[in-house]
Amino acid sequence: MLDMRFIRENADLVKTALQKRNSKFDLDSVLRVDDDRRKVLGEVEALRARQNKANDEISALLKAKQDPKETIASMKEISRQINELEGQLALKEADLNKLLLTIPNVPHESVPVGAPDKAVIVRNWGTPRQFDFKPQSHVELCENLDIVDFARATKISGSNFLLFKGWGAKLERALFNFMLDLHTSRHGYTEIFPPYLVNRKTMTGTGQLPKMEEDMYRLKDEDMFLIPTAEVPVTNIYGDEILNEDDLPRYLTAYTACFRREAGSYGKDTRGMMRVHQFDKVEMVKFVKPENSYAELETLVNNAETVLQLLGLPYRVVALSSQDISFAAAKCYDLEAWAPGTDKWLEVSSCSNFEGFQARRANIRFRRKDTKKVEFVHTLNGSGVALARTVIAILENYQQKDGSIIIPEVLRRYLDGKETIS
RNA sequence: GGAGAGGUGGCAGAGUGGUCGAAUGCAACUCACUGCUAAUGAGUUAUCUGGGGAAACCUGGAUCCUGGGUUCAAAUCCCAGCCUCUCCGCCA
Repeated sequence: MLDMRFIRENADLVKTALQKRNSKFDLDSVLRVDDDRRKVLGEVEALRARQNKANDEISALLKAKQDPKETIASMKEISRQINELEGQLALKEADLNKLLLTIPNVPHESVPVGAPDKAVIVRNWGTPRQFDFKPQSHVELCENLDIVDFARATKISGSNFLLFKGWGAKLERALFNFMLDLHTSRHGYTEIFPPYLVNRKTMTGTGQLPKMEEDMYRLKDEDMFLIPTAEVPVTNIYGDEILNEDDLPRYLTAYTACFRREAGSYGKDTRGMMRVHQFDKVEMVKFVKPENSYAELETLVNNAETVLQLLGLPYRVVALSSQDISFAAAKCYDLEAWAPGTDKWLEVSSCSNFEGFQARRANIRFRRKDTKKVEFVHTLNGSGVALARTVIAILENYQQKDGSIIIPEVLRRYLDGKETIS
């Protein structure tokens, strides 16, 4: 969320940001509620000051063995007023907070302004392979190789679930092991294995709530949610904490399953494994000092790119436009891997800088060494990378004419040295 | 799931209605003393928020798990929730 004071002092800037996002959010209503709130707060505080003073007087009288009856009587009315005003104040604060939680982040000045088609392709890596046969889609490949059982996944869970089988299951496991090993041994990340169920506060901290409640799986008997990404538990690890300046930057990586209802996306990517309710992902999360966060975003993207490069998958890096970046993000790059069988670029990673937006919600701060002042950290995260779609890219890129798959070299040591799946 | 105990500052721990943002100890920092270290002495050290000031700083309000309640007044009393610990039950 944005700082109310910042909004108050930079109302025009925030309004421009909302326009860039094509948001219809009415900022003036926030400013009004804030004004009201501050007025009442001032009154409450003045009355409280009187009350505190009277308390001292009563204490002094008692100590002097005098009767404080009169002072007590005179404070009854003040007390009643305080009570009433505090009730009003609580309502206004609740209103304001509710509104603040629904204001999206301000896009960074480098973000292309406009609709999703204003996204900028920053760079390409690799050359799409030329086939001397018609490449199959991953769905055909999976069925023929018997490595994903779509029908039985639907039987036991429902549509858009996956059941990996045999070498398919092993490939999945090989991939996230490879990615975790890469990030921990070469990129300086510490591995985390977090809970998959989190509470409401945690979901609010990273910005999924209150806006996205419909998109998440929620328990019936407890106010808990299945995580849609490891970003949620991992970013909140330092919630309500003050870190030392020396603790920064801090890099964490985690493999988790990710759960998404994908409500409202019926009809989109229904076939195969493009859009499923449960998928595996290795996530990278960074906690950094504000002055470094944009440089850190670039290395974060590079870390994700390394995964695709080592897998030998052609991809492109896309800087998303102001209407396409997520609610909490100030800037976001997507990595899209080429899938020749499906004939599409697939989003396999999303790397974002949230600046202080999540840190303010989750209350993640650090103390400057020289000034001893406490500040919000900047948080970033990026997929490194999302699995189901990466599996699609691997299968479709590495397929042979006979329908077998050559296993990328970096994965072979995780697959008993196997070279092909056939 | 049942029974009991408890949640106070960076940590430990006192405080059962008013002089308590909170004793004391530890840790950290500053200064003094001292070849160095250690020891000793003096001092400083929570967070949020409003106002004044160029700034050091001065000043109002809030915060003793969270939310309600009682009261002129709550860390302290009452209720609910969350969490932790001990014992019992269940369990991979």
